[in-house]
Amino acid sequence: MTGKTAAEARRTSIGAQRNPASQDAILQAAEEILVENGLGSFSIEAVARRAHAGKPTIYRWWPNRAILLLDVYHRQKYVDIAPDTGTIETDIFQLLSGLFEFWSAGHGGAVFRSVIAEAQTDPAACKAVAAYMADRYRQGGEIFRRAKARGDVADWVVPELAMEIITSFAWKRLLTDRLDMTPEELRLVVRHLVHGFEVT
Amino acid sequence: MTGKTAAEARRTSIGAQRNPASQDAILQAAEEILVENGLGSFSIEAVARRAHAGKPTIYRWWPNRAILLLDVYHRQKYVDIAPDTGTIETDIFQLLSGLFEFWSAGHGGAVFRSVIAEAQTDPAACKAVAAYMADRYRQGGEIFRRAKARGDVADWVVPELAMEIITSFAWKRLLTDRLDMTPEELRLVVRHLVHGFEVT
DNA sequence: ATCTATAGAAACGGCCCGTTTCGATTGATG
DNA sequence: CATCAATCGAAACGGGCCGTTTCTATAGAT
Repeated sequence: MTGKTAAEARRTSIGAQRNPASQDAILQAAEEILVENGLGSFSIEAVARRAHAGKPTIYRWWPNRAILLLDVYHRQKYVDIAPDTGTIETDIFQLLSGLFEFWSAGHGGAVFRSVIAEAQTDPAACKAVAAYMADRYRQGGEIFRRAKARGDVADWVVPELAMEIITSFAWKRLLTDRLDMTPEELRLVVRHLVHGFEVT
Repeated sequence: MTGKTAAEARRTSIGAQRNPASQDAILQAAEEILVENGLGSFSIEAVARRAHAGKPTIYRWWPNRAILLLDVYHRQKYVDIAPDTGTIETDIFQLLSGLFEFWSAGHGGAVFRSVIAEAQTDPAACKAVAAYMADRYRQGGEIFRRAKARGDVADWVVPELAMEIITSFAWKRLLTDRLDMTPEELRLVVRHLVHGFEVT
């Protein structure tokens, strides 16, 4: 027992097994760097410094930047992707509203932006993101399956594709730094999505 | 006159003015690197080597990576963003189809992906991309203004917003490397966009 | 003829890459 | 209880790119 605080104390091996304290410190340091200084300042060296960890420790468990980024992102716990409010329109409003709030209020937005950017460099990360999104569409498609059962949504609508269209808009707003939408603006977007453009 | 070919010949100053040959060589080298090896291999040093240019020459005219990338992108000439086929549905189909073709067949896709990724690191580049897109929406909104005049599109539809929703889908497909769509799949997407999800 | 801004080459200190080496730690094994 | 094995953080490696500075050569403008 030294006089150092927990943050200053040097972590060491706990035997021939992974040290959860190091794992946490590394992931948290990585998240902090992303949120405070962005992907530009994100490097394994910087994470190691901030976490008081050795570079080999990081490389041992996260073979590259992209995997570390994905791990940071998956720690962010996310809002309900399939709210059930009774109407398709308010379901989608709730979904987008929650997503925008999650991205702008907390750390989720900064982290996810970084993941998407990294995916443009790393093909494996790109596939991982695409697979993750496909899973999201499957989950969120529940909104449309319920709505179909109620008779509120047309038969030919493909739940997963509709979800992709909806979240695509959210992506673009995130990537162009335009998450600040009023409820009225967001309602207008939802109207375009739900009613389409045609005169009915 | 040396025995060297044009590619090998060393360019030099043409006086106290910018040398267009150097400018072209640099932009072309930058594009080639992006297309062949991706943003990961894109560095000022690499561009300078490939273009047989001095780094100071690059830094003099393009203060940073992002500006050079944007310049490369703007050289790519783009498809018609506002086709006029007579119906809103085929207009949008044409637009998306042309965009996907432009992105996957030529160099446009690889370059634009890189620009978007860079924008996640560089706030100035992010604003530039957002402004560029806003301009695109204004141009492409013409599709909806024409359709409104024909009475094919509802009054409450905001042309720019509708365009943003449409191109958002294209962005997501580009960024997740899923540009390979059959005409049938694309038609289905367009139907979701135009008709919306609701039963009519 | 002189001035001036350009061109490319080379080298600078600094940072990060991914890897290797090292001594210390501690659970698992026999 | 002694040994083994895998982990930990620290430090250092050669290599690459950063953005800048210094250099010589070039050729239009004055």
